[in-house]
Amino acid sequence: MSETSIDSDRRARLLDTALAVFARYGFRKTSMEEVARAADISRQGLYLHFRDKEALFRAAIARMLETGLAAVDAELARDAPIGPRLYAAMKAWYGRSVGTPAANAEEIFARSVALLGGAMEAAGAEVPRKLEAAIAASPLAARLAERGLTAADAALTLEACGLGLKHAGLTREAFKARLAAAVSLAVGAPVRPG
Amino acid sequence: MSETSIDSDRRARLLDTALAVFARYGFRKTSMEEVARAADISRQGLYLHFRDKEALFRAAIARMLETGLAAVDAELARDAPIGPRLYAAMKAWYGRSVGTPAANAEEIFARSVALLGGAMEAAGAEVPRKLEAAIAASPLAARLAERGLTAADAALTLEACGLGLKHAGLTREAFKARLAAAVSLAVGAPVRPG
DNA sequence: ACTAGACAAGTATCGTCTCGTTTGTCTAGT
DNA sequence: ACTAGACAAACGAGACGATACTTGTCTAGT
Repeated sequence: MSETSIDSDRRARLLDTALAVFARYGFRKTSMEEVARAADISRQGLYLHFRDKEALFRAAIARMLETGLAAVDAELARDAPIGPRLYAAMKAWYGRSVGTPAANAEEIFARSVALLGGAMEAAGAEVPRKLEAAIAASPLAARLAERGLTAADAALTLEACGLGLKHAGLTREAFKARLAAAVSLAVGAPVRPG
Repeated sequence: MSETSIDSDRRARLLDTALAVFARYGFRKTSMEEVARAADISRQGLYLHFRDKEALFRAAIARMLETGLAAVDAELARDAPIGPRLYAAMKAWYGRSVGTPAANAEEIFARSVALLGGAMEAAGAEVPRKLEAAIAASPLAARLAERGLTAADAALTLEACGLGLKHAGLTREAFKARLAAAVSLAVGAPVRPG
């Protein structure tokens, strides 16, 4: 580590505000000055914790992926029927930025892929695998098998739905309603949006 | 009409080749000269049929929407089970540009929305309505109702899947396989990709 | 551990210029 | 109905220097 040690909570909050600023203006148009101001810290304080702007950005994105995947795991591990669990997990992952105008989402995404390498795609590909595992371990697997369908079919279809809804530019409410409908269709029983 | 009359077949072929050129290079980077050459016509011939570049582009996009929606109707009206009909209709609509690199799809889309006004969104919104009508008129509607789901739920979910798969950057084969899986899930029985 | 202030080097951004291309129109001709 | 060739006006791409901003580092101080 070339950075100085830092309280884990502070670091988390710092990265969250940094990500918010980056998301708002994009990577290029966001200055370290702006991030520092938003985080109530000096510009030099930022350089004390992160080698440079890229390192800060990478850490912010990495944290987003990390907490996102952790949320998916947590929702899927809850004690509830498979439908609501799938819904909550997908809402946590695909609904993250829904309702935000996010004018420069494209630039952020491209920069993330460029700086994070395969970690971006890896995280994205992990979600349908987690969904599949949860389905396979639930009674839904047997019901799907009866109709000649696999847990992987259902998981990949849910992924396509999630991505489609994410990029549809819906309001948060509409997103939730249609995600609930998609999960309902997959599990064969109504799931309430929450 | 300010344009001269033209044989309907010739017009159709002209618009198809124009669309192909526009799709390849985008609206801005495509010159009337290029379109004329691709259509084996003189540049002045183009101006004889279309007021200007925008009118040509609008006509090409309008034709694409028109033939696309007609294909959806035709596939849904076939004499076959609801699953294969939904699959074929969605493949025709959402799979239209799958497998094409389409580097400037974004520019084409933005320009279409700018020049076609609401016609673009209207056509897009019509597809799930057509899917819904086909589902509602099939035995699938009753099976869905048993589980507390509506034809609209299924149609909107299929739309989300279609859009998600369309923008996933898959190969044509992968697209077909995953579209078949999605339709299978919706109808509750395996549908073969074709 | 953190801030304040200053620094050279690098990078966007701006207005302006030029040059080649494209557009839309015209005329003349088949 | 269509082509050929020419045309002014508009446009886009590229180059240019001037200006302001940003980055990353340093030093001094709390």
